[in-house]
Amino acid sequence: MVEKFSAPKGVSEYFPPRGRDFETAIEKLLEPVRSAGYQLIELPIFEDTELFTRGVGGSTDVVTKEMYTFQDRAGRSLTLRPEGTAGVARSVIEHGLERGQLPIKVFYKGPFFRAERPQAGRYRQFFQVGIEAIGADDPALDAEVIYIAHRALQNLGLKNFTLKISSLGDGESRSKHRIELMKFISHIDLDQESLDRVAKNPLRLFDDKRKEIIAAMESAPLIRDFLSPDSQENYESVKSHLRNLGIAYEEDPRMVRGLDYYTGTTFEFLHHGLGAQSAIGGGGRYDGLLQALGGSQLSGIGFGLGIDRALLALDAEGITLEQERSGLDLYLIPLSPASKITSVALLAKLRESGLRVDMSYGDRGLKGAMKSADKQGAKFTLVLGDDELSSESVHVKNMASGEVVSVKLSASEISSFIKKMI
RNA sequence: GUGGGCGUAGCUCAGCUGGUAGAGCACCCGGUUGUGGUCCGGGAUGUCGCGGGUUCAAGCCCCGUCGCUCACCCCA
Repeated sequence: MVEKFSAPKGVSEYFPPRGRDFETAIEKLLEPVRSAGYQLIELPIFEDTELFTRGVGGSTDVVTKEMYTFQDRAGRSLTLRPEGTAGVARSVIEHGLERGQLPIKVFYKGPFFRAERPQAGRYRQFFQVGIEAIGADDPALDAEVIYIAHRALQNLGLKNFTLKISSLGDGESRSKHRIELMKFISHIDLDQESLDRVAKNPLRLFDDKRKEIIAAMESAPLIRDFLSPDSQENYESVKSHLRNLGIAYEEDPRMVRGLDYYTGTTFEFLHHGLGAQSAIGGGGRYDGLLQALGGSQLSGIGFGLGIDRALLALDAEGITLEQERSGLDLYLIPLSPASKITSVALLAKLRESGLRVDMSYGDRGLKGAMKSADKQGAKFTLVLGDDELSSESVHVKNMASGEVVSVKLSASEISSFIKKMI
């Protein structure tokens, strides 16, 4: 025996029958996205490393210790994308989309990579669908993006998720808050590791799960008390749109997002039942990102939803994704070498006629082949042996009723017979 | 990076105070010649994660190692 391979540590994989759920989940999540006019943007999985350090932010864990970075043969530093927004922004700028119709509305789906220690719901390669609406700084658009994420999760069938929102305000609001927050934190006794994190981004302390830190942060100054009049008005407007849309939300002034580019409206969808990782999606507005990447001064907003976690959430709620038209319409069972030749040709023609058809490969016995047809959920089976060849008629069995009917041995006759019955 | 748990058939696991491996599911074949789902009978499958040690004897004990997993951290 040669040594067997195993997948790289911490990646998520979906194989049958789970692969079908994965595929279906993406489709369901995307329905509300498409119906709101968002169009696909398909981007590279690796980008210039600098795009992420500058875009996502050097103070984030994502950039400082979770990137898969490598050099190509010419010595360029490339990184497997840890998130989607930076790449979208890059592409928008590079191809001048920002000079066209605004807002630009795009969606993406695919794998992302972060070199973390894996655990329940956290993988090194994981899948997201996300949208970005760039070029309109309008609270109604913030509400739309949140609404779509909400609809997407609902459309999957999820019920037990909650939405948390907050506003990080504009630059002025944030710098005032930061000063006060730093003052407050300087009175807390912290270990070196926490001090390092605070130096990079004091907000992170709000996210600490240690009891003593939570207690100490109880009376910390909150951003909502530092919002400028403009930011305040904007935030109120977003909330009123959400109420108008019938979206239940909870305000969480202590919410922290892991990426540096967020400004203004931020939000997170949480689901308990996934283990320690409770966020199944999140996003927010980013005012300075485009400019930081060499583009124009356009603001944008978007979200990312974790497909892996959404599937775990479905499990937790005991929901099975309903597959439309699953299983085979027909299963062919050839019983002799001669009938096999006919079967192979017949199989192709039936498939071309739009039916889902498979046949028994490997010269199995009739009984075994029937069993296999049953396992695959075939609605009809067709037995083709030497007798059928000479009489030019085949036996088609309805697997649900057990009824067997003779049909003329011709692809079009069989096809129309099956189509009539299903 | 830090800590806990676990590694026995494809899957889920059992294996008592050490005596050279088992169940259920799944899979394959058959139950009188060519028709599935139930039932019955039969069958294949493991270097018991790997390496070393203790012992007459180790899946069970000891050491090491690798892997998986959960949690911290962080986040989708």
